[in-house]
Amino acid sequence: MDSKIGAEERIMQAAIAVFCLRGYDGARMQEIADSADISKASLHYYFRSKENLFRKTVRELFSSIIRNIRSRISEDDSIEEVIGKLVNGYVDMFTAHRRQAFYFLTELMKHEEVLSEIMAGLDTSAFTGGILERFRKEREAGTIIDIEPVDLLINIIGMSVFPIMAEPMLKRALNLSEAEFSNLLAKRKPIVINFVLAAVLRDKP
Amino acid sequence: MDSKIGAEERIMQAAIAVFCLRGYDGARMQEIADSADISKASLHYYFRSKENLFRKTVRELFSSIIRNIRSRISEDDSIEEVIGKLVNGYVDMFTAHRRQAFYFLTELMKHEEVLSEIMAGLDTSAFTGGILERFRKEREAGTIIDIEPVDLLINIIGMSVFPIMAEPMLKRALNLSEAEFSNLLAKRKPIVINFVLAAVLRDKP
DNA sequence: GTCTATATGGCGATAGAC
DNA sequence: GTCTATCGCCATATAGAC
Repeated sequence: MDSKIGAEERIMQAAIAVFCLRGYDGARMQEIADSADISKASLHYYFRSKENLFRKTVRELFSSIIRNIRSRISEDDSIEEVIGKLVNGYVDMFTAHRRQAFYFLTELMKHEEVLSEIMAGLDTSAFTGGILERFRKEREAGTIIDIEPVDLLINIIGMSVFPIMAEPMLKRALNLSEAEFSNLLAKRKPIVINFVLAAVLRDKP
Repeated sequence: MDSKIGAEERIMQAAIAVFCLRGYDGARMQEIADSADISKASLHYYFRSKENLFRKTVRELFSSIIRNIRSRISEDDSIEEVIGKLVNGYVDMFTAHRRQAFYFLTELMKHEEVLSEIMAGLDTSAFTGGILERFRKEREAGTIIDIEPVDLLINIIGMSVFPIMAEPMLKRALNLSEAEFSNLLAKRKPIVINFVLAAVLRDKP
C-alpha cells in the first residue's frame, strides 16, 4: 500500500478492502494492519476499536457510492437517452463496485440496527436523482405507458444489476464458463435498453 | 426446536437457521447447539467440525432450493401463462427464502473455491427448467421479439428478485417506510408481468 | 450418545519502551 | 506516533465420566 499518503488514509483504504472481502466477522485487524503497512497497535491508536473502524468505513463507502451514482442525466435529454444513461450508469457502477455493494447489502442484513444509525445522516436523494420526477412527467405527458415511476426505476435497476450481483449463482445455474458469462454481461447493455424502451414507449420507433 | 425428530435433523435445521442469520464467521457452535437442544460436545460428535457442518448445510440448502424452484410450467401453457408463472414462482420463492438466498450469494463470494467443489455434484438444470428451450421456440415462431432466451430469463428474474434482495438498501435509497415498501412489493407481480409482455410480445392484446 | 470440564489457539485490545 | 510483548477473552475442539 502506498506509504506516501498518511497512515489514517492508508488504514481506511485497507480496511474497506478487507471488510469487503471478508465481511465484518471475517475481517482480521492483523490483515488490515499488514495491508496498511502498520502495526496492529498503531491501528488501534488511530481507530479505537474494530467496530469504530467499521462504522467509519461504511460511512465513507456509502457516501462515495452516492457521489459516484450522481445523475449524469440532464433536463433536455430525451426519454430514450435518459433510460440509456441509467442502464449504462448502473451497470458500470455495479461492475466496478460489485464487491462493495454486496458487502453493503450483507452487513445491512446482519447489523441492520447499527447501520440505520450510521446512514441516518446521509443524503440519499442523489441515489435516485431527479429520475423519479422525470418519469412522472413523461407518464403524465403520455409518452410512456402508465407505470409507477418507482416500479419503472426498479425494473431498470433490477435488469441492470441483478446478473452482476448474482454472478456466482447464475454462472452455475446456467452452466456457463467464466468467459461465456463475461461475454453475456458485456452484451447486455443494449439488450436491456431496448427491452425497456419496447415495454414503456407509447410510440415505437 | 422439536425434539421428537432425530438429533441430526434438528442440528441441520438449527445450523441452516444460524448460518443464514449470522454468516459462516458470525455463527457460533454454541448457538447452533442451544437452538438444537443439544450440548456443544454432542454437536461435534455428529459433525466433526464447523466447516464440515457448514458444507452439509450448504449442500442441503441448495438442493432444496432447486427442488422448490422446479418448473411449475407445462408444455401447453401459452407464452403469457409461462411468463406469469415464472414471475409468480420467482417472487414467491425469493420472498420465502430471502435470507437463505442471500446467505448463499454472500458465502459464494467469500468462499468461492470451497463451494464450487460442494456444488459440483448437484444437478442445476432444474433451476431453469425447460424454460430456455421454450423461449427459443417462441422466438423462432416469431411470437416474441428477437432476444436471447438467457437474456429474457435474466430480465424476468432480475425484475422479480432484485427488489426483494435489495430491500435494505432500496428502502433507504427511496426513503420508504417498512409498510410502504411491503406495499410496493405486494403490488409488483402484475406490473412485472405486464412489463415483460409489453416488451416481448409481437402481437399485443 | 450425551454430558461437564478442559485444552488449545486466535483475536481484539492494551501496556509501556522508544 | 510507532513499535514489541502481553493480557484477557471467547470460540472451536477434545477428554473422559456416565
